[in-house]
Amino acid sequence: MADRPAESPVRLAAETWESLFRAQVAVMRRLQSGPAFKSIALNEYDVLFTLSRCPSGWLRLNELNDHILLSQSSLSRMVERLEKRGLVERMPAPDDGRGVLLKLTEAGSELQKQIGRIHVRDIEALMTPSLTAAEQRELLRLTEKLRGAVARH
Amino acid sequence: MADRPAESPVRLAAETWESLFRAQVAVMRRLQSGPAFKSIALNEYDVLFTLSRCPSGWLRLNELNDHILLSQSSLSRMVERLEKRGLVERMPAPDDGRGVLLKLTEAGSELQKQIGRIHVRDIEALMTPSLTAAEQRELLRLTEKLRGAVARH
DNA sequence: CGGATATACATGCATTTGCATCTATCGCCG
DNA sequence: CGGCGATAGATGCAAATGCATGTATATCCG
Repeated sequence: MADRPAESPVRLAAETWESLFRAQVAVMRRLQSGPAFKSIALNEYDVLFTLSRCPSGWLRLNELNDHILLSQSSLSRMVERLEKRGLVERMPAPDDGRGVLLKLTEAGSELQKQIGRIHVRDIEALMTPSLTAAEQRELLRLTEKLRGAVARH
Repeated sequence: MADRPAESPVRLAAETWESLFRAQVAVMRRLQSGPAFKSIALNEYDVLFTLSRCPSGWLRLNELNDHILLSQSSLSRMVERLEKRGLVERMPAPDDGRGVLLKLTEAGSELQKQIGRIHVRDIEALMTPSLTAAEQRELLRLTEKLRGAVARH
């Protein structure tokens, strides 16, 4: 793309992060503007999606919060709204009196699947023409590694 | 990381995007919580940063909007706030009566550099232990390619 | 040229967000 | 056991956000 001379670790790290960030912004913009997200915001879908992937069906609010880029209070209120819309169900955690467990309702699961199908196709339409399968696998590997390392304090 | 069987292109694309997205969230969380972003939000810093990288010094509002994950109206107001704080300067575009040009003020440039120094060190502290230099270069290449392909309609 | 359509940015308004703080429960340690 | 700091989540409130729309300018096309 550009001629890039030997760089300091600091500069390389900064450029890598910036590129990752901008790529995320570019893709996100496209996805958000698609028809899939008229009835529900992407953040909200993300909650439904995360819940759908949860083996037990139930997820703690604070665990959910780790996945979502929202403050604790904002997530609390967002879940409140989703509950009002009948998409998720709350229940006090049995083993922790402070905690709240979340689960998709039938309607929430339905909506997640419906949006999910479109969403996944939108993603594929963006990724496949942009990167080869091998490149995607490598990008997947690198971002998993990065996330793992960053998450692990 | 996990055993991953041969996957359909759709599934691969979806997993790659999800991983990219979650990695971005994980890194972003860490960066936002750092001490560098007490005086200014990350989005706001991003504006200052983008302006600082602009060769002519002046940038159109709509071009800026392409880089930032914000609606047009929100950006408009954010710039208004930055102007009130004395960090950026506005000027009507000479060649387009509808447009507005933006530039960092001296104070804005100062602040950008000051935050930037800390920010860049924070980034390095996250990236370098997570990925080798070669991996970072590859991640940089892949995200640039992705962004390029997505941006180009 | 002139009217129609598109683009750039601003603004009113309802919704969403985050910070600070509050309440309740948990876990630890004397 | 009992007190105390830590953690989970809720809430008041000011600020930020996005949608719809408004205004002005630009561009296209007959």
